[in-house]
Amino acid sequence: METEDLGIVDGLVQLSLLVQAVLARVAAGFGLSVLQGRLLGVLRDREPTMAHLGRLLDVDKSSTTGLVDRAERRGLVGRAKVPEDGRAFRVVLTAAGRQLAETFAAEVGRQVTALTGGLGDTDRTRLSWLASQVVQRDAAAHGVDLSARTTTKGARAW
Amino acid sequence: METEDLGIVDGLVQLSLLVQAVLARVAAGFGLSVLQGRLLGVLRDREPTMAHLGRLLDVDKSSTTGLVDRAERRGLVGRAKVPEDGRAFRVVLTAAGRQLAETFAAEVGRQVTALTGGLGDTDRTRLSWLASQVVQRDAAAHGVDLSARTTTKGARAW
DNA sequence: CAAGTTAGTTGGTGGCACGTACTAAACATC
DNA sequence: GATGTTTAGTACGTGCCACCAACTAACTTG
Repeated sequence: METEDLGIVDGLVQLSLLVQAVLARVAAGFGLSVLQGRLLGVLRDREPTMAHLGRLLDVDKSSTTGLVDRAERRGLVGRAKVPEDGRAFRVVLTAAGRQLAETFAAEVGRQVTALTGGLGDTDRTRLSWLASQVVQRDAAAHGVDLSARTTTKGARAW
Repeated sequence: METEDLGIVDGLVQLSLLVQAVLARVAAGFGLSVLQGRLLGVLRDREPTMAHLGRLLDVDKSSTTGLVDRAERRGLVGRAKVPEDGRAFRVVLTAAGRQLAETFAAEVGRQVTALTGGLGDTDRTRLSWLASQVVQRDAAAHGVDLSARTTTKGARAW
């Protein structure tokens, strides 16, 4: 296959569009939006408050309300009172939500992996490492709290 | 810096989110949405019909109408009659649209490049090549028409 | 010419971003 | 312990976008 190097900018932009398109397609298959899918993904190993959730997904406070509202209406998540603070909630997966979250994540895994199907193992490993490198350097530079996970290993920051 | 390999799935997903966040931030700085930014990017070297534009951006027919409507209202694009077909239009950049398109693209270039600022030249080159590889293999597999560009080199498929 | 296809628009519903304004709980300080 | 400030979350409005179904007009084909 004759390939052209798109350059770092177009290469990354187009790759991101490709991945997002996969996410959108898979999510739509489950009747979800991309953001709702990310919500489920994030909640697999966390029970954040609304504010913390907003930071994790990088969405506005008021958007978080709407997002959780819609997910709650579908029976995927619930709002749990937190005893130490009468204002705050913890957003938690329901049983149905957890089920859907795992199924969805598995399918995303399959399809994203399939994207790299044309690469050899060495190249795929390299790509994985490079992507991780970029993501984590940015996180370190612009400060992301990876804290407040209930599990300490296998960070799924989605 | 101690980094963890996120794996190919989380690595690619998070990288795509990072790139999209940059696009959104830059676009917002110009009062644009991501899609409007992509519209301008695509139109830099093409004058597609509505249907072709929809394929390029991977959006619905009806969404294309709205997108072009809003851009036209802002004076960024125009609809030009095509003599061979009384139904079709070509979507073309106005002077203001072209100006904004170039400025926007330059800023995206800067900021996306900055994302890879922590990588050495070798790694950045590798990442660029790998991303191109994935994108083009997918395009070949799922069929994208790279035709109908007015320029034959330097494909900017955005 | 009649029938079918293609280009594009319209309208409705749901989802999301963003900003402003708002309530209520927590905190801080004297 | 009443006061003022900060913080958590909601409500509301506008604009943008996805998706679908229905529609008009123009092109194509038998």
